[in-house]
Amino acid sequence: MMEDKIHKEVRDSFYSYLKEKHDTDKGRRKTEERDTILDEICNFKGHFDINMLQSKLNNTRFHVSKATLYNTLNVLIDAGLIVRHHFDAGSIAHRPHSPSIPVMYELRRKADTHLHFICTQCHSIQEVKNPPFLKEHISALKNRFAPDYFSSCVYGTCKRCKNRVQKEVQENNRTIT
Amino acid sequence: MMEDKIHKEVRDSFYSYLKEKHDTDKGRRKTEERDTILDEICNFKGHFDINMLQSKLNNTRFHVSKATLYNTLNVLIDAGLIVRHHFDAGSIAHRPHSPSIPVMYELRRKADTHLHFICTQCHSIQEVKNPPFLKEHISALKNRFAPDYFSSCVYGTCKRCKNRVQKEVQENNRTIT
DNA sequence: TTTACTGCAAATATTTTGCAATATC
DNA sequence: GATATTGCAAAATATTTGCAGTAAA
Repeated sequence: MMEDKIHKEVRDSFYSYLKEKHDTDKGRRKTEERDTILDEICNFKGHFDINMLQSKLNNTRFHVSKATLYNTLNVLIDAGLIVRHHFDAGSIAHRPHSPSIPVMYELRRKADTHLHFICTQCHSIQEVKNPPFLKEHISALKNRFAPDYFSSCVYGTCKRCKNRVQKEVQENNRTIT
Repeated sequence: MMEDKIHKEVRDSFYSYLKEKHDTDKGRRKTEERDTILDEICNFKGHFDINMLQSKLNNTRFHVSKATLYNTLNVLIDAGLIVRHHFDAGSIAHRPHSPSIPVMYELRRKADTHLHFICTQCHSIQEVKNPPFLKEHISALKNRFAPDYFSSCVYGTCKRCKNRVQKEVQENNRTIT
């Protein structure tokens, strides 16, 4: 129910954007691809990367190319509907040809409400409600800057990984003594 | 003066890290490359990317390869001495083969003190002092997560770009009427 | 003397771009 | 009918990796 409301609002917002762009700039067009992509994006509960998006689309509906996906994601960012996050993978972690966690996207409506806790061990991401003072602090700077959206990451070790490491240390001590 | 003090503290901190790693893990080594790289990093006032670092090194001292640079930067992150930032370039900005602003690094000591304001028009980065309660808020979550460092970005339009756009609109209106 | 580090070049992954065909306005 | 969008493949970029030589412990 609630989800559908957000869904509708997002779609409406996209259409207003298209209309506005049409009047001012050189115009953006409404296509079935863009509609479908935005629909699927709304169905994600949390963050998603471009591959998750593509496989979701290809499973349920028609094929969309990577080029179109990249293009559409940029259009949606321009429309202020989604946000791009570059989460870092930490230091010398398991790195199979990639330095960082794949670039992630998120519905802006959702992103506005939280910060991210990223575990540098297992790369899990926890959402943490915004600190109450954050909004005021950001809007207090309006004379220097017109803030739009944000992406905040706190890096550290999640509870599970911390426990795991502790256990491993204990195991080692046991075998030594 | 003040700078030299930080410089010294950072170097000492690196040496303690090397020592500790030597005792526990398989050991990290102190090399002239790493020493020199850390020195040059301390000389940056703000953020830097890998190319800035390399040219600075090559100008003043000996040649260091990219492979070594990448390796050393990861070691320094593991040591908790520097932080990696992935600033985003915004939507469909000027994109000459790159989606985002080159990955930037910063001395952790400095990074701990501020958030970043990134202009999605001109990609300038302004530093903004941490909100007063940020630290407390983060450490209040210690039972869920062991926080280590953070990277926070607020995106929007900087004053200069806002003014520029306004001016352009006015110019347009003038030519029309 | 062991093995971590360096540098080069090759491999990999991600994103952008050029172009022809198509669809939207 | 003009031109924005799509999809494919090719190009560009950034980072990692394999390996041989070197140097720190």
